[in-house]
Amino acid sequence: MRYSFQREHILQILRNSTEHYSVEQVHKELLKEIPNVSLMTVYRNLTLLAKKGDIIPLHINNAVHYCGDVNPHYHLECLNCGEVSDFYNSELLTKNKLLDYDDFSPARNGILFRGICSDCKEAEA
Amino acid sequence: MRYSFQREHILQILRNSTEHYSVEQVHKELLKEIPNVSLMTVYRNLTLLAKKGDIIPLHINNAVHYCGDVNPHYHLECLNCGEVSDFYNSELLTKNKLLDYDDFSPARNGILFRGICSDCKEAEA
DNA sequence: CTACCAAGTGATAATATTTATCATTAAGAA
DNA sequence: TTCTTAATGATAAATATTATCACTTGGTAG
Repeated sequence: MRYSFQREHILQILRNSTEHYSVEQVHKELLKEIPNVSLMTVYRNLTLLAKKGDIIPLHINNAVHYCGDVNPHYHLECLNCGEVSDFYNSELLTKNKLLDYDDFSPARNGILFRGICSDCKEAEA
Repeated sequence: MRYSFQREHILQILRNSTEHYSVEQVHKELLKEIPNVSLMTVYRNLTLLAKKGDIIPLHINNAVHYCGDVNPHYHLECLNCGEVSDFYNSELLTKNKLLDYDDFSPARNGILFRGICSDCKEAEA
């Protein structure tokens, strides 16, 4: 894989944010730094970076979002407001091996919890 | 909500299978029982049934798949072969409340594990 | 039993997301 | 500097989903 100015910027955008941008959103951010950059280039590089393991793809409501943090953690998706947030829990991380009983090995960041986030629970109460 | 012949059949298709059909696949199955049934009707009813809680939507690679089993369980998605399977594990189910420490309440069937399934692990070994 | 109303359907079109193609550009090694 | 090939950007196509609306049908009120 060859160096690419565009790819480098895409990676930095995801690393410098705690958001989980969609492809369109990454493109929008990238346009601020590289005018005229193609949406195709964003798709291509996000796919490549995900394959390399530099970013984590999240399939949210029929659109891929990407996480720039590859440290061990999981994801929470709120079914009410749609927010996706990072979830660090060492207790769960160690108990992760529960799954090996069933001979299934979850990917390092491959667990997604779908439910109701704290903000939405407060709003309802 | 009013009774609908089409909706009833859609629900039965999902209940009578352990597969996690895509919308197209449900439509294909439904056509065997109701010729000329519209794909739109399948979309509409799957969305309705999911909202009612009678089926569980799974977002796999930018397409929704549905699970007809609403008993407490989770899902495993193989990143290698694409298979999605049900995962029953009472130990994990009870430890589920781990998440409440972070004020996030996962939905009853809202945990998805992405990783490598046993079949694919064997094939590699 | 019949008439009526609203939910549901199916045909069609529109939108959204992603992938494919290919001529041109540019990374980086010879 | 030249050459090879990865990467880009413009465009078109494919895939998945949603919107619209005239028509049909479930089911209730008269």
